Amino acid sequence: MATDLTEAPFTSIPDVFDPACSSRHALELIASKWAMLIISALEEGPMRNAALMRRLGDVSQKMLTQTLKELERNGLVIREDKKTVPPHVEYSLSPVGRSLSETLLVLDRWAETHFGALDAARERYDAERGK
Amino acid sequence: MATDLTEAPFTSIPDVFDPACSSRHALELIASKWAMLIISALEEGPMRNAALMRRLGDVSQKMLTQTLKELERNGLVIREDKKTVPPHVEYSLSPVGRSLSETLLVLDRWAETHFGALDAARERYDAERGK
DNA sequence: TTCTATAGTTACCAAAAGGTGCGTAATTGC
DNA sequence: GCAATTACGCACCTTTTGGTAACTATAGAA
Repeated sequence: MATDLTEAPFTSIPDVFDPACSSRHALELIASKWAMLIISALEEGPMRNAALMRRLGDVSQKMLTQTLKELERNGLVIREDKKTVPPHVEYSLSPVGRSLSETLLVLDRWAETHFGALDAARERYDAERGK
Repeated sequence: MATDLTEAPFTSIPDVFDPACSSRHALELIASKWAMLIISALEEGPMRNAALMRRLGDVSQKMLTQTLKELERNGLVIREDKKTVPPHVEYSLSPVGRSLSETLLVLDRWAETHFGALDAARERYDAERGK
């Protein structure tokens, strides 16, 4: 019997360009300002809610909680609730999360290195076309 | 006269965690599903509008144009209009864009490598707590 | 007794991202 | 003359993201 070429092969090579591939969902999860910054921040060590808020500078409580929950759900972040009163909750990177943070730090450094070029290009662009 | 410590120093070290720092804006620009995929795709060589749509799989014409314009505005992508009819427009990476694509490809490979772990963690998480 | 501290949750609202469909220009092939 | 082609722009609508403010629990300090 002939191979059915109309269907995807049983095992296919993961491809972020394939909208149906699960790796695409993984990419979408981290393609977010807050997710990137949180993971980068946690690379410096475990942190509590208030410390993360201070580190990120302008995140709202809501977005922080929301993003942390998604990262925990996907196994990138570990949440440890010490179950005390007042509450004491610590967030840290899982091993998978740590494997990601290395790359994200490279991205951070890219931004810190090249933002000047972007600023200049933007100014030139806006000056030429009608502001 | 004493140094005014209430204001940022004249030249400060760029920091993506500082909401006021321009490098933070640079990070936000690329912290987007479409921006990431477009830059990764263009790493394979210059492409026309239709080719990019095919490569990204499920991007709408509107989002593709919109994102390309922002990337061009910030100097990451070069747009070459051959001014023919029917139109022929080619998009390619600028040198700065190419310096970014290297890191983004590492991110793509991370997603393609670890998506299984994320899937498993998500399933576990959803199984434990109320679905 | 009342106030403070911590890490949330919820409801409500505003803004941004994103999708769909329609219109457009002018040359080439039929 | 007519249709197809290509890379959009624009208007309208829905969905997602994000912000604000009010509320929760309870030990310990004042």
